[in-house]
Amino acid sequence: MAMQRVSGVRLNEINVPRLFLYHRALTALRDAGVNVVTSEALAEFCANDVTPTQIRKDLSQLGTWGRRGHGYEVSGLLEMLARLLGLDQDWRIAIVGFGYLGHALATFLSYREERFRIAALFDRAPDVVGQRWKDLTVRHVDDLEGALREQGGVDIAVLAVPAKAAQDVADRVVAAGVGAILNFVPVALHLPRRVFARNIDLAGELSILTHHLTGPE
Amino acid sequence: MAMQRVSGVRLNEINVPRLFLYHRALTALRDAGVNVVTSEALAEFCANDVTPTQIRKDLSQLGTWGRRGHGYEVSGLLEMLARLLGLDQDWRIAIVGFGYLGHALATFLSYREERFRIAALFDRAPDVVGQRWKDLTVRHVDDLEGALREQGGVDIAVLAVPAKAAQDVADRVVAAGVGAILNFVPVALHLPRRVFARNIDLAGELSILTHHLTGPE
DNA sequence: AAATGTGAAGAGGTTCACAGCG
DNA sequence: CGCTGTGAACCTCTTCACATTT
Repeated sequence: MAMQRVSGVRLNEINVPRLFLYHRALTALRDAGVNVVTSEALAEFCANDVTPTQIRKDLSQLGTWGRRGHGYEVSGLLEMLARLLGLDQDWRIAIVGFGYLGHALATFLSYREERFRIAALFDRAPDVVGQRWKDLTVRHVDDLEGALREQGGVDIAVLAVPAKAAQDVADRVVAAGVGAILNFVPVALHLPRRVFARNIDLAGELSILTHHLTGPE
Repeated sequence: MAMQRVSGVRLNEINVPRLFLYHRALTALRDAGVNVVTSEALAEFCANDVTPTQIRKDLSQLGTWGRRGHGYEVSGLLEMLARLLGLDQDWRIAIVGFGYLGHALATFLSYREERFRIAALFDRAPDVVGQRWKDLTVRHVDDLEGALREQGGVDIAVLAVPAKAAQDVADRVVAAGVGAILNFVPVALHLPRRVFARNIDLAGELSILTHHLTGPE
């Protein structure tokens, strides 16, 4: 009988991205009509240097989801990972800074129907505030607290504002009760411990590439 | 006498992002008129959980750049890091997929003057091809090889196209001689070993946040 | 027979504690 | 004395090899 664990698993943190890879691969496999998959086949499908052993190790930390001599049932594993990653529920997202990047993220996230709901848009520029996007209107950043309160708050804030505005905006979304931040601004945000943040540093990513291109000289 | 190493340092890979953080912090310090900085002060400035010990360890791998009892000379360290990361030279970048995301990246990169030159733009949509952006014209993806050849090629390709087009585009930029790829498309690209790639997975990043928000249940 | 689950070994990166130098 | 540079201990994640189960 399968051991259905997965309650409050405090994962190794570092392999959460990998679990998401598995989730994506399994989704594709399910849509292709595959019912059972081995760790070897799944690793092949994930490509990016994932090994069968690693998959088994990762999954075994979450309980017993495979059948020896057989493989993993796609649907059950998928459901478990979705619950673990929080992808089985809707999340309300506010995008602060509705320039090209903010716009791109809004479009991208609403396009890929993945339970991420754009719930509020903010900017500071006069010609952007008031703009409509789908059924939303871009509000002024100065109204952030009020606008969020009057519509029930959001779970996640995406920051795509100029560097000098970032800490102020961060403080305010935190005060408004946001639980997590996806930060595209290349500054080190000071946040209370309870707020979880991921930083995406585009210039940093490029410089990793240029470092490699520079090569061994 | 300072040991001026830094030739073909094959770094630990994993700490390249951290070296870039140092570079950014040192740039800010230099602009603020600071000449000398200790590992402790630099760590404070970098925030993000960087420790003084880690900074010293990282830097010592690159030679002797500090003075005991004194600290590190900002300008010398900055110059060394810039050279190491390849930030002391210009890089030509092609953006493939000129939707909101491609547009955002072009704007972002050209705005922050960091030696990244947008050298070519590609798309497939009829209403985007032919569009002008600064002194560039968006070319059709089908002309990719020719367009790149006729203007000397590029060093880095940024992929911001639909998932199903990604592998094809990747194959073609590689054939056109690109040395590195910044990939925003959530697919596992198959690339020759000589091409270095970084993947930025926006949905993946968000799911890390939602995992944390789901918390210990 | 086939493929998972896992203790043990290994590798890699971080932290410690202090020696070394200016 | 102050701060860097660094071997050693430590810790965490990965890989191996094989016992285990269907």
